[in-house]
Amino acid sequence: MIEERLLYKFRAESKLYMKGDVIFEEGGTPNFYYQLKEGKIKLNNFKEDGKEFIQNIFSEGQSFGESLLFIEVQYPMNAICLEDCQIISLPKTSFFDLMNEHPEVSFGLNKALSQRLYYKYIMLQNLSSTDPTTRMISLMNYLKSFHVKKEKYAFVVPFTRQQVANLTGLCVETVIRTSKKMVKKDIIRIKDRKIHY
DNA sequence: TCATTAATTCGCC
DNA sequence: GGCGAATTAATGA
Repeated sequence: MIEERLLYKFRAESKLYMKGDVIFEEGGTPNFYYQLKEGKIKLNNFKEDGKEFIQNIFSEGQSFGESLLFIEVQYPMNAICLEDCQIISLPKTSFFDLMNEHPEVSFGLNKALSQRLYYKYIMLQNLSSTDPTTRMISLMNYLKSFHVKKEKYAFVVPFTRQQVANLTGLCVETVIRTSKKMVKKDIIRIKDRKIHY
C-alpha cells in the first residue's frame, strides 16, 4: 500500500461504496489505482455457466487494479464490494507522476505485485489438483502465511464456505464435505461454523 | 419480535 | 458433483 498522505498529495480521492457496488467491470478500461481504506472487495469472473470464480479478496490497506495500469488492456475481471467500503482512487497519470517522483514507493509496489504473482502460482498449481483436500489446504496455507500466529488451529479462515468454494473452484457442498473429513483427520477444527487451521 | 434473505447442511440421485 | 429441501444465522422493518 501507498501512504495516504502521499496519495492525496497527488490528487487522489476517497469515495464511499456500498456493499455490492461494482468498482470496475470486466471489459472496462483501467484508469485508476485503487487502495482500500476500509472494507473488503473481491475480484471475480463469471464463467460461461454463470458460476462465479473469485480471483482474490482484499481488505483494508491493500491496493488493486494497479497491475493493469502498466499495460494497455481492458479489465479481465470485476471488482465488487463485499461490504461497505472506503476506497482511495488515484488517476492513472497521477499514479505515474507519483511513481516517478518516489522511487521508493515504486519499489514497494513491485513487492506487492510479486506477492500477487506468488499467490497466482500457488493457486494455479492448486487448481490443477483434483483432490479437494489439497485445494483447500493450499488456499489455507497461503492465507495463514500472512497470519502472525503459526500454531495449529490458530488461524481462522475469514471466508464463508461459499467464498472458499468460489476461491478454490469447488462447489459449496464439496467444501462442506471436505471440511468434515479434515476435521476427522485433525487437519482443521470447526468452531461456530468457522474453520480453524 | 416477526419476516425476509443468506448461508449452511443434508439426503438423494 | 449437483439439485432441492430443511435448518440455522444474520439483517432489517
